[in-house]
Amino acid sequence: MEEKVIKVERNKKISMAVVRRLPKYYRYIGELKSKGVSRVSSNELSELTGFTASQIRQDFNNFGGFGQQGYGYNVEELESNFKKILGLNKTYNAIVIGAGNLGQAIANYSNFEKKGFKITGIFEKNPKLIGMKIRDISVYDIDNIKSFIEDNKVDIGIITTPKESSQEVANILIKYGIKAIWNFAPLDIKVQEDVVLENVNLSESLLSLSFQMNEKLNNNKNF
Amino acid sequence: MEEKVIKVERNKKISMAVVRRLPKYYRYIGELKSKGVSRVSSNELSELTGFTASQIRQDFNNFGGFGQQGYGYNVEELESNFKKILGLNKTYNAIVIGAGNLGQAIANYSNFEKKGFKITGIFEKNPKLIGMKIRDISVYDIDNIKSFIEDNKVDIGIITTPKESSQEVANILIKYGIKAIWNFAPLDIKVQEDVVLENVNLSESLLSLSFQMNEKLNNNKNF
DNA sequence: TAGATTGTTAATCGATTAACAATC
DNA sequence: TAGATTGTTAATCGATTAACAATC
Repeated sequence: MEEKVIKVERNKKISMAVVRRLPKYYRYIGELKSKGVSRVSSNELSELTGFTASQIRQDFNNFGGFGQQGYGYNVEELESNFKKILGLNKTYNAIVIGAGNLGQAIANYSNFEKKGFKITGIFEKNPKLIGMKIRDISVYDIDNIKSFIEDNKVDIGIITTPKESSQEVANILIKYGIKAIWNFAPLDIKVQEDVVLENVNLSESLLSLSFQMNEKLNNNKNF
Repeated sequence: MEEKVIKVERNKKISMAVVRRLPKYYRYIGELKSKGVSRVSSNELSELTGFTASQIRQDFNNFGGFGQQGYGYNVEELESNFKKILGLNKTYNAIVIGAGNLGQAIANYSNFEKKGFKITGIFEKNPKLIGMKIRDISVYDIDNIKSFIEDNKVDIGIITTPKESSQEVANILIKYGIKAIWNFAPLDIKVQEDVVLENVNLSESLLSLSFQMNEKLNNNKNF
């Protein structure tokens, strides 16, 4: 009942600036909870996260106020609200496409499973890798991807192929109905409107690190 | 001589919004160059990158105008300018701390080396991994990190340890003079002002993907 | 020269911060 | 009740977009 109210209130679009902060809120709230802290103010959260208290209150109020004047926020309540907001009250099945080093690293990283993201298969073109197992996850022939997606619920496609084949892989995933893509190929994949795409471009991250190093050097030279 | 002019002009702080776009410019310019395209307009770059032509011209002019009215931008010239801006006219030595799956994946990824980032060593606590080789890169005992940094020029520390030890590792790196950290531990590392820090938080990336999936679902439900 | 396209200023838009009434 | 802290409106700041003179 109350749930419905929240959903109705929530028709405003959440800006990407806010979206990028949400996981961090969830992380710090989780830490507080596991420390047994029961209440927290926007000021205390500000110290933890580095965001201003004002911004935190603004952000939270995008999802309906879950604080209390004079008291702050109840940590347990915050935690369960953010869990729902981030969609972590469900589980998701994911497949990895590309069984190279990065694909293997992701499949091996058990923390995702703890959060509810289960990797159910890895798909690969290279016959040397097909048949391998990573933890208990099998590496299948990429040619079997269609039937796998048809026979199993797959929510998320994780692309760790070389950039040459990544767009093609994305097209296949989308064609068979996958609505969310986590892309690690260093390339801008094109997807239709109703597909959610999250890019992790390690190359771009490294280059921006490089830029910032040099920027710092140049600035110091001038003084 | 002209170089000096550019440096003098460049005292204005470049906002992170711009910094995040720079690697993408460099990538698309590189693609144009390798296709043999010799000139490009801000409008054409807009179609490639998805940024507006106006924004592109604004961004470029942070670094001094390298275009020509009525003509556009010379691709070769753009490429060499961005190479310098991103600090890619030098090479960098990097070490990886943490020889787990992610650390191995990064050490294995030869594309970084092609851009001038050479990984010269991997450091690890787990004795089972010490002594291993990834490509030609040795996995050393973490206890040797001090002498390694003292004996070798190390520009970048890449942290792929579990989050429990990542801050401690960062402190050590900084103590021995490393000025740039590429952090993959899912945690907010604290560094002093003069150290450049670039975070890649895969967990946060996955949670924001999850949020966006659910947001889409909720919005559709309401109509 | 005429046409094209930059560099740059001005206008707009959106996100962050400040302020404070509401209220626990 | 008095003190604390939210939720929310208003002010500010910064980033993006529009417009156009400069000029190749």
